[in-house]
Amino acid sequence: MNIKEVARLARVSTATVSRTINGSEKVTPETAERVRRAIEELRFFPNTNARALGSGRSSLYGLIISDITNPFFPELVKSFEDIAVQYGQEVLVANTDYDAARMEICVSRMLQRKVDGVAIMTSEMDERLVDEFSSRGIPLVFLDTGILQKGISNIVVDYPAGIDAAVAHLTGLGHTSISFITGPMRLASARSRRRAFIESLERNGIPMEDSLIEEGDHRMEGGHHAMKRLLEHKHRPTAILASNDMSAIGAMGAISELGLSVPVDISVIGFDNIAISAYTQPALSTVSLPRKEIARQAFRALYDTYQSPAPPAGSEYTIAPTLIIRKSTGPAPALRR
Amino acid sequence: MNIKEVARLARVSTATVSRTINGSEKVTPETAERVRRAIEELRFFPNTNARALGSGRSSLYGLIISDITNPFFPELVKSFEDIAVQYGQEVLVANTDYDAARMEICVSRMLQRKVDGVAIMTSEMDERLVDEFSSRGIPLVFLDTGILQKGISNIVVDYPAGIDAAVAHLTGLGHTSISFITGPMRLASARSRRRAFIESLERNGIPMEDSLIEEGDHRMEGGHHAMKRLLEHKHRPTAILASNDMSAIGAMGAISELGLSVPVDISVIGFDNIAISAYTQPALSTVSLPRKEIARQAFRALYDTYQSPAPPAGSEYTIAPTLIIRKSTGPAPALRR
DNA sequence: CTGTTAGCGCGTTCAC
DNA sequence: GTGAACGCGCTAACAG
Repeated sequence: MNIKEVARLARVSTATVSRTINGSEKVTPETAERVRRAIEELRFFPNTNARALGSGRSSLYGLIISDITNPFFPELVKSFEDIAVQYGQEVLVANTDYDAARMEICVSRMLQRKVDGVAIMTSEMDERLVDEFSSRGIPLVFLDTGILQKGISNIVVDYPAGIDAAVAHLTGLGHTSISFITGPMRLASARSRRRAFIESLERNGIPMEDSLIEEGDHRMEGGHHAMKRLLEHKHRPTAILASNDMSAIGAMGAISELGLSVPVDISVIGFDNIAISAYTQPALSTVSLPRKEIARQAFRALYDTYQSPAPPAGSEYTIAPTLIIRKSTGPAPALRR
Repeated sequence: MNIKEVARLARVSTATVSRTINGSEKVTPETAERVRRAIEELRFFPNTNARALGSGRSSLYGLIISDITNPFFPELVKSFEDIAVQYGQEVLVANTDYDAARMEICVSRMLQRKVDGVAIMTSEMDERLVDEFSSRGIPLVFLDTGILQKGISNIVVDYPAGIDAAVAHLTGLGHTSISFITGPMRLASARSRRRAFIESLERNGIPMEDSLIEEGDHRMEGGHHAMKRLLEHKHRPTAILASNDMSAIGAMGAISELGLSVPVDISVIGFDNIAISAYTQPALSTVSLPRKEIARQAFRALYDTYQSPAPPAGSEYTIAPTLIIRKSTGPAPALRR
């Protein structure tokens, strides 16, 4: 089943079939209708591979994420796809599993499929791989990674603002001993969040100590372990800020396992605002990272770059996270007496 | 950049380049090495589209799911992809969002990309669409949907066994008033679970009443609402079985919102065993639906069918869920005095 | 407005 | 073992 058979049945040339499929203006409504009926009758579906080959554009955008198992990402994927579909494009999703070797595979998949652009929502990516794309003129957009070259856009999350809001909320509740559970330190985004935390402490006049910080892995398990270590310190913190919601959820588990209560004994704040955080017990206070907006900006950055005849130098968008207060934060224990 | 340039640099024909790429035996190790170096030097990546066009096989499998936002699915997607990669295949994921119109779009995407097979992990799919695939000889595998034709395989989950284990666990704890939160009734899988529940009640000698069952939507929100309705009944149930973990999590939220406690006042059991269920407060007892096994069976069904010259009639695999007891279930309140 | 035709990049016969 | 040549299904440029 191919365009030729459709052409024969509709008594036109293959070019005309192609034109009607692609919505070209220069086809008489009547012939277009005849073609459409033929397509219908034969239940014909144009071969995407042939299309891409012929036209030189795949109408495919790559989306690289690090862990599809972290609810943050499916929500991002969904938003990205929704927008892409609106623009008649498709999405190829690939996860790196936080692994450099898999990242390499992801990149080669993208290259082989001749994607029209790639959104890299994992912060780790070595320059050699970036080059593979930019040397081929493939637009790129990063989340949080500060590279700015021709054809490379960047989405910058204002971590300081988000973390500051969280810290201010806690200090306002009387907390002076605030700990932080980081993500994996090899991730730039995790390092950014950590840095924002340290700086925020300073701004709030709270002395920073290394013992305040424990490393997690952006998963529940890592948050759980980090929290356990934190609870072993002589001076138990009264509040925890986690680098993402998954870590916070793991931390809350550890807290209640030790017979302590959130928020009575310890307050917890997450980061991301994944859907499930509204349903934890207690509901998690968190800093919201708006996925829809990130997805929209990322897609537009790629789309605009690819469309424009002279690719712009690469643009930068800023995302402002916002604090969402739920039930996992409360007054510092000392104030409760 | 194409195979021709590689051929020129390696001083061979394009055919030889093609052969070495595809690991053909009949290439002298020396020439193969030369070709490989040329590929490396030019950073050449074979064009997937051209490959698929020429060879007639896309090495692509479709995976249709209903809601990527439900953690059950990402875990399934991941397992499926891992296996596919092992076999040198790729995966095209599409979600229907429980929507018939989107299902239609998913199907046409699959058809246009000329996938070598499709795993349909959504239970709803009308026969006309099934026909689009089978008339083209594309292998299909369903989860839970009992169609058995040439080239169509089926993965059957033994719901009765899983639900029975859960109900037995509850009756063993003294519960006699057990409610059920269903999934959306238009889903076959949700209906299967509901039926299994009703039959299990009978087997356990518990009278079935309509007021015992409330409909959710397989999301937290639906579980939340369903639970609220359940709590308004005069005879409050002492135990809840939910059609999936997301519903159970929503239900637990509703319970604690009303000042009740799990498992002291009400026991809750979920279904699926998504990763997060181990980290809820209290940790959720649930019936585990092994994603890895489902993914493996699904992939093998497609792969074997596609490989074999004479497609088998379609096979059937059974998956046995297992009960996992955590902290959300306890003795019925009456027994506590 | 429509038809003809030459590729797109690769796999795959065939000869050699 | 290797090369030349055709075809996969479609788009795009050019005629008409």
